[in-house]
Amino acid sequence: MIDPKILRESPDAAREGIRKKHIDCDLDAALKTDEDRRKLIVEVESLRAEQKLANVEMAKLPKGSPEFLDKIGTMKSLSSRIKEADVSLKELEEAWTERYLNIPNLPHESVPEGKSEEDNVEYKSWGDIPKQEQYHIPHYDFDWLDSILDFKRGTKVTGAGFPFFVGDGARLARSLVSFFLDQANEAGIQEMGVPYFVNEASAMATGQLPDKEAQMYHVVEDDLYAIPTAEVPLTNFLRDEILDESELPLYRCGYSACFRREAGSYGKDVRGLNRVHQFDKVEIVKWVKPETSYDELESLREYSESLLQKLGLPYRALLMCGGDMGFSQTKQYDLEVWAVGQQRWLEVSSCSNFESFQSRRAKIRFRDSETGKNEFVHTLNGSALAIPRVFVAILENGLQADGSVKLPEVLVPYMGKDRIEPK
RNA sequence: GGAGAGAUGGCUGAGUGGUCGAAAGCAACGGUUUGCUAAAUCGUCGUAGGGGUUAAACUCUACCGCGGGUUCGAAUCCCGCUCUCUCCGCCA
Repeated sequence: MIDPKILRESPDAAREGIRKKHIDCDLDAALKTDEDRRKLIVEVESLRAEQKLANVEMAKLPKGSPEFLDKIGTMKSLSSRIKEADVSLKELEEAWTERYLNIPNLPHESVPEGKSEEDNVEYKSWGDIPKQEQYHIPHYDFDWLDSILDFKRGTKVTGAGFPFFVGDGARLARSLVSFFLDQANEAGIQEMGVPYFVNEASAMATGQLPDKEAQMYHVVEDDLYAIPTAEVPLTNFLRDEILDESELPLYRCGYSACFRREAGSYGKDVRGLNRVHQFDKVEIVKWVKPETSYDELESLREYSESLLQKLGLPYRALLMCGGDMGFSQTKQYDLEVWAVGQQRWLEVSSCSNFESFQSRRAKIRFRDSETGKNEFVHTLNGSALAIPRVFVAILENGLQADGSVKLPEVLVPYMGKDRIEPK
């Protein structure tokens, strides 16, 4: 949620931001509701003040005295007036909340204009794109794929998009998780194990609800949501808490399985491991002081990039345009790795600044020593990294003439060998 | 899953219908005083949302786990829920 005061005081800037994000939302209706709401608050509160004052007087009167009984009569009508006003206020508050939850976060000035992914700006690229004459075999066409990934049985056991990782495949996935966590540890980012299910309040705080409800698996019986990313439990770890200024900046990372319904996806996007319903990911979350959050975003991106560099995978960093970034983000970089076999870029990381959009919903604050007031922290998060697509890039880019896959140097200690042989 | 007990401010803990936003103690912060690693003493000491102001001052309202209800009036009475603790059951 955006600071309602900012919307009230500079609606034009907000309008401009919403336009840049190409999101349909009625700001004027929200502002009107806000105005009505505040008017009614004043009314209700002054009625209550009157009631309170009368109560003090009544407390002094002897019970059952004529004055007392008389007072009860007048107070009764006041009481019912308050109740009526309360009901309309409640309705207004609900409308207000709904309207305000549907206002996106405003993009930072450095965010490029644009409607769709075609307008994203290539911010940086690294590594050599392998030449055309190499073997262009998409991983899903490897003839020995079944020995490391079993899609068929995954479909039998659960459904499409829930593959089994087998043997070297399972070990490679686990090696990547370990490698990413070890790297984070070395960088001084504390590791967390997180719950895989969260309640409604948590899903609301990080913005999955009400916006992306259809993307989450929902356990109806217990009203819990399977996490689509470790960001959700991690960010909610400090929900409703006031932090000490000296704790900031605070960095945490967590490995988790991520569950996504991916309703509406089809075609090339979902072939092989490109898009699955359950995947592993290591996620980093930062809680920082507002004035540092954009520098923190750059260092977060650089950290995630360093992982791809160590793996020797060619990638590019995209600065997302207004229309293609998320609802809650103010600025976002995506990292895409080049998959030679498919001749396409695969997104493996997304690093974002949310400013106070999440912390306002989640009520995560710190006491500012300068103002002496509680201020909202800025939150950021970034994948470091998502496993399956890195897995894909390693397979496709590492494919050798003899059909084996040469593994990145840094993974050799984890895998106990330097290549995966066809079986 | 069953039975019982409980949930009050940073903490401990009073408060069973009316000046209770809430006693008292501890902790914290500021001052004074004495001065050997501290004591005494005075004061301050929750959060949020309105109104107001250039900004303050000032002022109003809400909040005693959460949501309803009763009442002129609820921390206090009633109902539902959540969580914690103890016992029983089950279980990796």
